[in-house]
Amino acid sequence: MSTNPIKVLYWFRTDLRLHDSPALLKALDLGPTEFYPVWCWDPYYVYNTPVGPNRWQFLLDSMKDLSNSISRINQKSKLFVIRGEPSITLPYVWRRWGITHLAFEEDDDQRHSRPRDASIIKAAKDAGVQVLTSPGHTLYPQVQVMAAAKGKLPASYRGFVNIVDKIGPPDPARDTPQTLPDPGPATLDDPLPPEFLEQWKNAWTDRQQPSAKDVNAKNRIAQDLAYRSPNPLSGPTGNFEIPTFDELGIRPATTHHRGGESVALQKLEEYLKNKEKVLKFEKPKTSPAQFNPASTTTLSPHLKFGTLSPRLFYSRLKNLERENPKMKATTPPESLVGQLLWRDFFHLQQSQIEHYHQIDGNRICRDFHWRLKDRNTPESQDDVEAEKLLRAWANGVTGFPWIDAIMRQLKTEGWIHHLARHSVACFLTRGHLYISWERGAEVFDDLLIDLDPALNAGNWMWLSASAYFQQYFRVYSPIQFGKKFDPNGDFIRHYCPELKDFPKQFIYQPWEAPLAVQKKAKCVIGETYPEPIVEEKEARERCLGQMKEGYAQNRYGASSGAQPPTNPRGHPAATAGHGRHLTHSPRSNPPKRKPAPAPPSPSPRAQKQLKLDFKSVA
DNA sequence: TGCGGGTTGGCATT
DNA sequence: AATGCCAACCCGCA
Repeated sequence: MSTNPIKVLYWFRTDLRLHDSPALLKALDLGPTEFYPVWCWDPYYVYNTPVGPNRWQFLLDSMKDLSNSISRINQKSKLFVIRGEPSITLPYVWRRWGITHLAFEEDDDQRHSRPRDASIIKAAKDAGVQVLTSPGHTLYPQVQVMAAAKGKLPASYRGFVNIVDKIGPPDPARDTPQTLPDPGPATLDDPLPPEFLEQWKNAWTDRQQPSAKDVNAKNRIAQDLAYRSPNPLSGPTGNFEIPTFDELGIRPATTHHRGGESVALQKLEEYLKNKEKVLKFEKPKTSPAQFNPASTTTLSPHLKFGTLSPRLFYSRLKNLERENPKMKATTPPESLVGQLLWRDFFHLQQSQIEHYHQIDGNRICRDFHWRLKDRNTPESQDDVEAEKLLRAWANGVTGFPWIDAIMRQLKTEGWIHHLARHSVACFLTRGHLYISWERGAEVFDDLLIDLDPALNAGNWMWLSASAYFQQYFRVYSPIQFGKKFDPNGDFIRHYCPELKDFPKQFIYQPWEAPLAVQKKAKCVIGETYPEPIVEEKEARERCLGQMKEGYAQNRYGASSGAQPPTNPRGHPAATAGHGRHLTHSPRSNPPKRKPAPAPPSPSPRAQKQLKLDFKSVA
């Protein structure tokens, strides 16, 4: 009995850290004789998901840092990066390495992660590999909250907070392991068996979207990886190394936000030094226009990648409150603890609501007659004007400097302040353009480093008054809102440099400046910087009317408790290769295919993405 | 059925 | 800085 080796493959996904990792500790408690820390790098996902370079960089940073930390406590070990779709490569690797146990942190994303993990768990069972999982990405395990809620999902933040208050504080942060067992001889250096290659090839072909006829450069690189390198699983040199931008063919990142557990922990310590700022934190009073440094923690990407544990953050905040009782700390929802609870709230929602990331089939989401609602709309019914508006919004060329500055910061830095997200999301949807929140969420999917599907979908529903929030007549002004925080328009001057010499008086509405003023500022509206794409007041009033009508009609993505429609609009599936859609995988309905395994988390969207084009202004 | 509340609106008034 | 009004939403609770 005692001679049975315990060979553990630990699969890192949403938890790129060693500190406070319940799943990792559970795996180590087995007392493994061999321990393999693994990341699965799925080339299909990489080349078919429009994730911008900034998020890739953050992921690679985090992987490098984790690998270094692993090597620091065991120089024979590191993060082994295995190229390939997990559902095919992991079973092969188990066999080759004689793995007895697979361990990973649970992921509550029902759209992709859960089906993927279910198929892996099944494959493990079939192969006689034991599976250990643990929650760990949120403060509270979702089963615990649902049990405390007697199975009834709280529909509001207040309700959620009432329930977790009954539970008490979340688990304290656990220790960082000081040692790790050696890995075994991690080689896959002989040629892969033909049946494996066949399986891979089939899976690859299966996962091609119909419109991916034109094989672009990225696909070619991916296919090289898949078929031609001597051993695609272990990387170009067979050492399971972390991919480089060169290997991946990804264009350089532009952001200053950098990933990694050590960066996260340092950033946390730095932030906590300012006790006043931490304990008196009120989200609505922090400025969306402040940059470098931002007015908030900017720890969100670290929570997303798991380079920072939310329980560690929470316990540090609570300790600070305890140590400074006279300072009268702020409370949820506006405090920093409140922000962590918002994150838990939306993750709980995501875990319990079918089709959470879209309108169709979503029982809590109102179904307004948005423009550009359905990407599968027949060409004859395309709303060409709305597509132009969406592009202008995404590219930061709406002619509203406040909106454009935010969207350009999003593109350049991959991070924008929460209230900035509100402002641009409101503008796109219920405020001015009346375009579906799904289209906006897709742009955020691409560009946000901290993209978390639960928070993204939840907040887009909130801001578009589709769920959680109903006071649709409270509209953020693209002209006035930013002025409260930044009357001089420094934020605009930085991200829209063509406007930098505009006088303060006109910086938020440059089209109102007399031509002489425009000329003096070396920026003529309509030439150097665009005219506003809509007349503000007129657009807002039209939207208000449509929202009122939408509420009266009281349509939802799905009726409560009912099965989601399979093809709600009767539209034909997306046809091949038009290039007319801004984006197109049929995200609306449950995927026919196996869901794509997802390292850094948004959906495996196909082929085309919104072209971000600055040349008209840059 | 009625009422207070809802993470963060805008505007005018004090 | 704080209040009331705009026009008026839904939710949860008594």
